[in-house]
Amino acid sequence: MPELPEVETIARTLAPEVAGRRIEAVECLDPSALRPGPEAFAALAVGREILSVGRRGKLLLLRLGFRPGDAAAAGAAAGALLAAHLRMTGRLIVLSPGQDTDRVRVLLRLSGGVRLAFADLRRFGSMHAFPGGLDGGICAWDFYANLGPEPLDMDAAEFIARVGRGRTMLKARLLDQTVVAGIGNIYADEALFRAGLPPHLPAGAAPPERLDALFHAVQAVLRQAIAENGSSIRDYRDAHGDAGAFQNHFRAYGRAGKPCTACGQPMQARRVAGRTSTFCPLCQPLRGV
DNA sequence: ACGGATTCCTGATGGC
DNA sequence: TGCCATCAGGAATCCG
Repeated sequence: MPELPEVETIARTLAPEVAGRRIEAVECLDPSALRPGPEAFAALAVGREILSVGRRGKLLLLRLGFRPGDAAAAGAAAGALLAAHLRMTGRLIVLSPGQDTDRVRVLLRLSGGVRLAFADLRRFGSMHAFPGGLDGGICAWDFYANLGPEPLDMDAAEFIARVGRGRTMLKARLLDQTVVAGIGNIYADEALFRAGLPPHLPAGAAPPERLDALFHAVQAVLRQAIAENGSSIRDYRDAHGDAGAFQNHFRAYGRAGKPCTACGQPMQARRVAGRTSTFCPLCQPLRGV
């Protein structure tokens, strides 16, 4: 599922394909994919040029504007922003000429004959359009406005202050997008394993030096995953349709019952914060942290 | 203010 | 082989 490293990879592979291209048409095959709705979405998107591609947390952002001198820009607010949340199975794929793909919910037709497909098997994802730039209408979206800081832009002190508080379980803090933006089930499990902390430890009970280790584990895991173009369990692909490789480095996620890569004892699964969480009871002990 | 359950959705998987 | 239950999960929403 696309978390921070996957969305970052999509942004990097998408940018050279779509930046500088004009959105000529929005073909909506599934109205529920577009917020606030297909007509409003198209009104903000069509005619504008994609200026740049970015990411915030798990959101993929397309910044739009008019080309200088474009007649359509006269009297219209120039900026707009598209945000895609891919949830579990969403994909943004640049289709090669003649290429088709499954489960397309929205097709953006760009200048130069480029087609950008939003495909999404389980239809949990969505694409949102807002007037203005990053300081514009998107700030009225609670989910965006309440996003916590980027884990790769934080320092240890801020991470410890935000994550290491309360009686909430540590993993719930990592998954809470208002605490830190971009971490999902995979990277939460991987970071906790590397830091030697159990997912169900009350966040406030973790000593600062252990939280410091967790901070560095989070950053290391995210950086390595980005370097490997993300994790492809089943559905994730980059903008070219290529799989990532970080799934080959999993030491916790999805390894319940398998031997711990550090001590050889069987990994345990347990439900924490509503998600399956895999950890090693010996290497991630609840007591004596 | 917290955890938990439920909803959304489809495909893979396992038991019988 | 076929059928049914279960599981996968990000975030909104409701409930205790």
